[in-house]
Amino acid sequence: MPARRGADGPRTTRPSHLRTRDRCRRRAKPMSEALRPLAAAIARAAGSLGATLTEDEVLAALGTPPRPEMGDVAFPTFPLARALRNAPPRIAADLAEALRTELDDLPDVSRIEAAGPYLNAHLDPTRRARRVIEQALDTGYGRSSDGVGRKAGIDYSSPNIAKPFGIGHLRSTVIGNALRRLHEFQGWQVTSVNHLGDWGTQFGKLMAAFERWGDETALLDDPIQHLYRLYVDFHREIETRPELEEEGRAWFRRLEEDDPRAREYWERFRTLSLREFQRIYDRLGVSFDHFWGEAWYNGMLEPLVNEMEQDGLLVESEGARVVPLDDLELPPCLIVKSDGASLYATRDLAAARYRHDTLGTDRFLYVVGAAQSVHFQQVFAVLDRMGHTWARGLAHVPFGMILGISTRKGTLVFLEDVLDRGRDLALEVLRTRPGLSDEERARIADQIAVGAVVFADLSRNRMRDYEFDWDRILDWNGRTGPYLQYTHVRLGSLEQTFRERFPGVEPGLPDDLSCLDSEHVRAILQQLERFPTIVVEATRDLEPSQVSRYLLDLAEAFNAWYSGGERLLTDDVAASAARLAVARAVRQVLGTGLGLIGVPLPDRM
RNA sequence: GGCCCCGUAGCUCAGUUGGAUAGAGCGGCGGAUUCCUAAUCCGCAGGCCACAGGUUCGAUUCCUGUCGGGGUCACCA
Repeated sequence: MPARRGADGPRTTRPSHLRTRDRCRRRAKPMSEALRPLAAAIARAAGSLGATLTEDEVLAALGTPPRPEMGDVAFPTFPLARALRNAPPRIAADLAEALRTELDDLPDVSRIEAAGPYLNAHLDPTRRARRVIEQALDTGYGRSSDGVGRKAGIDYSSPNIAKPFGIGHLRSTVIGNALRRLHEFQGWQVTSVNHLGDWGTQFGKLMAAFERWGDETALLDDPIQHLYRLYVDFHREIETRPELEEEGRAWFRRLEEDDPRAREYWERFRTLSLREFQRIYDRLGVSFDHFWGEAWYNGMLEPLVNEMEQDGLLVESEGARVVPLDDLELPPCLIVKSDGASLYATRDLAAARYRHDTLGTDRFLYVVGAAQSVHFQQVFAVLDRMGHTWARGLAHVPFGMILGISTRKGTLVFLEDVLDRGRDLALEVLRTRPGLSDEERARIADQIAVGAVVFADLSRNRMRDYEFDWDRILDWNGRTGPYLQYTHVRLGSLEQTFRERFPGVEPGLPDDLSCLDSEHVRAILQQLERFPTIVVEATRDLEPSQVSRYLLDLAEAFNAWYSGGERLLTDDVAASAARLAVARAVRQVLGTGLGLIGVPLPDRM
């Protein structure tokens, strides 16, 4: 029933050779490049012991010790044991010895020591602080040029015309939006496409229903509500009056034959629905380059089928025309129904080709529920069979479903209701904040609601199913969107306080950073260093939740310092400036990261 | 039945190409606010990582099987 890319549904995965991961996987990014000199030194030391290790191999093997007092970087020696015919602890000790003379050439490293089978390096706190903060303060921190010169397309959201924008449509919308921003951040030129469910027999039913019971004023007052009600009522009536079924089919036939009256209905329903969707998209901060719905491809279906026919791809089966895919252990892909009509897959084939031809994309992502995995396996396989080598650049990005929002059980939840409730809850809290105008309050409350809802969805692995829960999705305590927004706001007011306290002093990095040699700051710097790697991995795995979780880790590291530790701003200008620099770096990364996953940034809370 | 996803603390989830004592939030209990926003922070309790084998110096992680939950398997989208 979910027209094109409905929200509910199951999940599957295609054969391994077509898997998303394989298609889009890029070389795993090692840890921070700043550690390269250290890695090189370790590689040399290993070489002097008789093992051959490249710089990159070492860099990739580097990890973090479980406890901070053990050091900042760890290198496990287990893999060397066989080649060196020696026990790992022995090797670690030998490496530490061999590196003793190299320490002078590694200004960032203050100490290297063996700890059992591990070789642990301690980084010089203030040098590291300066390096990390300088990098992180740059607005482009975390950017990469991986996608420069490449084009990507993303198909996401794709709701059904004349049906409410349910909470179920949230997933595709926010995941797709985050993937879009992640790709753009990596230099890709991205085109977003909203594959609206704007065609099919359900429109015939809708028209038949409107002819019978439609109400102009109700339609204009609340279009989707009215149309949805008609649709539901129509289905209920069909139970007792089966002839309505045929009436709906007749109307759809008229639509396909370009009957003016049917056409007019379609245009109206579509326009009105789109207007409502746009309101939600605006609220979410989501946009699309193209609203190419299913109907967009109508004219391309017949030529496509003819071509497939000529190429001998189609086989007759039970009156239908199909592409057999037995060799891939997939069910045959239906192209033409026995009554001559096209299907969902037909439209997707045409769409894929059209998009590739007009956009020239190197990669195209379909952010659609996991229930449609088989469908996409089929479509991709057929395109491949048609000789379209570019089909290798297509990937389905599946996600789990939201449970407990069945239409049948009457538990359908409208996204707008969720956002409204979130806004009202936020308003309650904001009431206690002084110095805010009503407009500011309203806008901020909405940003908080959006932040809560978006983040709640993006905070878990996308494949996971989850139960819809009002309290959980709008929660602002703990690891939530509002928590991050709040942290970001406080970081901002910290800078403001600094400027008020030290008028005329530009916040910058003072020469003396010794006040940053603390456990709390060390933890923050470690988080800041992770950001570029996180961005690359989240893009590689098409998993925005990695960014979400990272931002929480970063915010928690900062809050532990801010709330539990020393006072950041004191009478000491230099020390205050040094600590503010850390805060500004965190704010910069937090802001960038929240932008990537589509969480709005209130300027006050 | 075939195939796919999932199974980690009471609940919701992390767990870095396999690595040191498996982590966090919520909930529970106990603390912190004359001071930079308490939508915050600190502490305590809570685990046969579903089960059984296998590979490995080492497995929550990889392989096989079993059990449990969800999904999917041609004329809907």
